[in-house]
Amino acid sequence: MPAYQARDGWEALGDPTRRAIVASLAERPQAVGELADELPISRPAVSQHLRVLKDAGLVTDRAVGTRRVYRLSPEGLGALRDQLDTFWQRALHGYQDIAEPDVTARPTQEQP
Amino acid sequence: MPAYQARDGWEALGDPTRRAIVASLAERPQAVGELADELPISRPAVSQHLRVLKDAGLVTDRAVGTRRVYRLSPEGLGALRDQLDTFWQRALHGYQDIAEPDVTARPTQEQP
DNA sequence: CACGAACGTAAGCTAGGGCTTACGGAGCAC
DNA sequence: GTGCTCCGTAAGCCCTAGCTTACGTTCGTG
Repeated sequence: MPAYQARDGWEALGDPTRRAIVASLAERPQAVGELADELPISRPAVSQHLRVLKDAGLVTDRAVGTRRVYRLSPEGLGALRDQLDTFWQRALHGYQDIAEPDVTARPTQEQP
Repeated sequence: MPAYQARDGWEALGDPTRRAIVASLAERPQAVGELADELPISRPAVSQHLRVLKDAGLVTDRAVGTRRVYRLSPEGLGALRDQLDTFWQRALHGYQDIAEPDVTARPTQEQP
């Protein structure tokens, strides 16, 4: 058994390096070595990040000769997007009944 | 200066406790003590999480007497949603889902 | 005024995530 | 076969995020 595993997509995207990997894979599918070349970390580190992303269902891999090409998974990303969209909709329309007129984000301050 | 601060929304949502807070705030705006009551952590811990969420622009706070009511920020959540949507669209339409002859540029060598 | 409720912040401890180096296996070319 | 490339995994180190406890502040109520 490896050290750990199986986190959800949110924890996977919580790491900035993994977000950089996702952003890079959004451009085009890439192999591990290619990703490592444009990142300030070693290739094994990239491999470990890709494992987390794969466990989270955000990427899929595909063997091409000795290389292993990773790409984004529309299903995984779409699931997160929908979840975030739910929160967004709730924040936008859901609060009306309890709150007051101006709902659209107002920083700190108050005076009754 | 505090210990640290100012992380983006992705890192803020990376923590499961903070996601629980966001999910709870999606139901209704709540004060710190209310959130702490339904979470397995202390009130100061909730306060620290709320600070991170606030710095990330995901929540806004509002003083009501001695209490401090937090609510979700549609703008912050919408920004993350849009960013995630971009990745999703790229993954969906950007490069062919199946049946791709040569998508992976040409790094060193190739042989199908 | 005093007292309590509600909160933010400082200090400190601990567990775990991210990184590196080292190793072993699979695939292709010769 | 040998050799090289590309990759995943194991072992280990170290730093930081998250937690608790303790304290100071603000606001409301009597």
